[in-house]
Amino acid sequence: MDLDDRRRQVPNIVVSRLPLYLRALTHLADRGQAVTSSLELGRTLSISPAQIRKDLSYFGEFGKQGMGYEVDRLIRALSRILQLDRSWDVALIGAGHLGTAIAHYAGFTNRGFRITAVFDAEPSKVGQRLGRLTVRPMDDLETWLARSRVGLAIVAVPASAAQEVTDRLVRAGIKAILNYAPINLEVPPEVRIHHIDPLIGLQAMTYYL
Amino acid sequence: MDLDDRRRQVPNIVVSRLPLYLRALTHLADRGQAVTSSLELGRTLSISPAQIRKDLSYFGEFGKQGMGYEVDRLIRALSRILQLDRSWDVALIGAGHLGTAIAHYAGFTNRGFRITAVFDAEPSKVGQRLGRLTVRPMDDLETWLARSRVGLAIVAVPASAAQEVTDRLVRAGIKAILNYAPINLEVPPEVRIHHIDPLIGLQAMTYYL
DNA sequence: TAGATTGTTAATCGATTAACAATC
DNA sequence: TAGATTGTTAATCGATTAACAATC
Repeated sequence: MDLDDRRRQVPNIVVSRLPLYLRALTHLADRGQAVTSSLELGRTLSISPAQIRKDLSYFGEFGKQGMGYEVDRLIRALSRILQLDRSWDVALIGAGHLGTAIAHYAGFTNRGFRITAVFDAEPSKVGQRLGRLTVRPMDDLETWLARSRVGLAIVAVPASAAQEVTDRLVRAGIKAILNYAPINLEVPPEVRIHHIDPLIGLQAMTYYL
Repeated sequence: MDLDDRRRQVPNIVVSRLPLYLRALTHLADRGQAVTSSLELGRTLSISPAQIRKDLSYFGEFGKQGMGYEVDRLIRALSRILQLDRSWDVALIGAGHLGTAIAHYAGFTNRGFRITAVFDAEPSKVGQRLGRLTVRPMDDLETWLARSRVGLAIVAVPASAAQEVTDRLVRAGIKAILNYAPINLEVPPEVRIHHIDPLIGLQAMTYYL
């Protein structure tokens, strides 16, 4: 079994927890803590210690019996596993209020995601500055993507335009999309898509109120 | 078994899918479609038809054999189940780029979530207009919440301030929080919390690239 | 060494799916 | 009636947890 086979075998839900572990570990490192345990991590994340150990065991052995995990070492290991030990160029589509907030969000840059271009269909928006960037016309999307190293895109356009924008991104070879538009986008199976819809979260909470 | 018992029994994961069904149904209704089936809904949402039928069966019978589901009727039923057949007042904490984008987001208002106050700790922000609203000082938070009908809050402050803000909201009686700060907030078990962190989504996708 | 905590196996738990009788 | 699709049961699948030997 080679690395790719092992990779394919890891359940999706396990992969989706790794960023949570990474965030908690980074938080510990910021506070100057050098060592942690599955018990401690589990408590801060409301995840059972057994599950954390099991999740990590898909990728190797990162701890020491009786000692726990070196925070820095585990951060490096998880970063490598998630391919975060490199920088990712990201294209942002949409320069409205939401796009503006995303463009200014420092959290991306600090963690290896660099927004390298912003596009908008609105002529009045084109040419405006957004932090370090200048808004480009949507017509330039394909040409620009072909010349860039961008592998991910963030969709922050109105729901009515989101599917068309997505189709263009997919045709241009984008393989991962973070979607802020409140609709279910259709993409081919090889394209990863992650939805961010605040309404979905709110609506699930009101059930319990 | 009374209604409350039945309510408690429904798995969390089932509840979390109901807003997705609602969104897909609303989309169908907007396009003028009157009837749908678990097969059609499943295809648009990438969920098996059996699962949709099973999920709905926790709450009653909403379809007709051989016919499917009346879109409007199912929308009304799900809205009632999720308590969306009323309006919810929401407090927004944080008037930075993200808070501004949230305050302007029409999607909330259209779906029964009304942001009725915005708070910020920054004196330069206080008094500024944000759409229909005026930014209030953080000092007024408790007094204002006590007088309002607000049941939910949106946290859009920097990570460093998020736990303190959350503690104040919880003490003031808020029972559901939508958190945009990129940290794991601790809340008592009776308080619902939903996290929105774009980085988590991006980081799970890079694994597969 | 004694104590602690990992990595891993086996058991348990819960969620998903297949299948089909009921029925529109 | 024939065809279609629901609601529901039972079977399957997969994820979580308990337990413990290994070992730092």
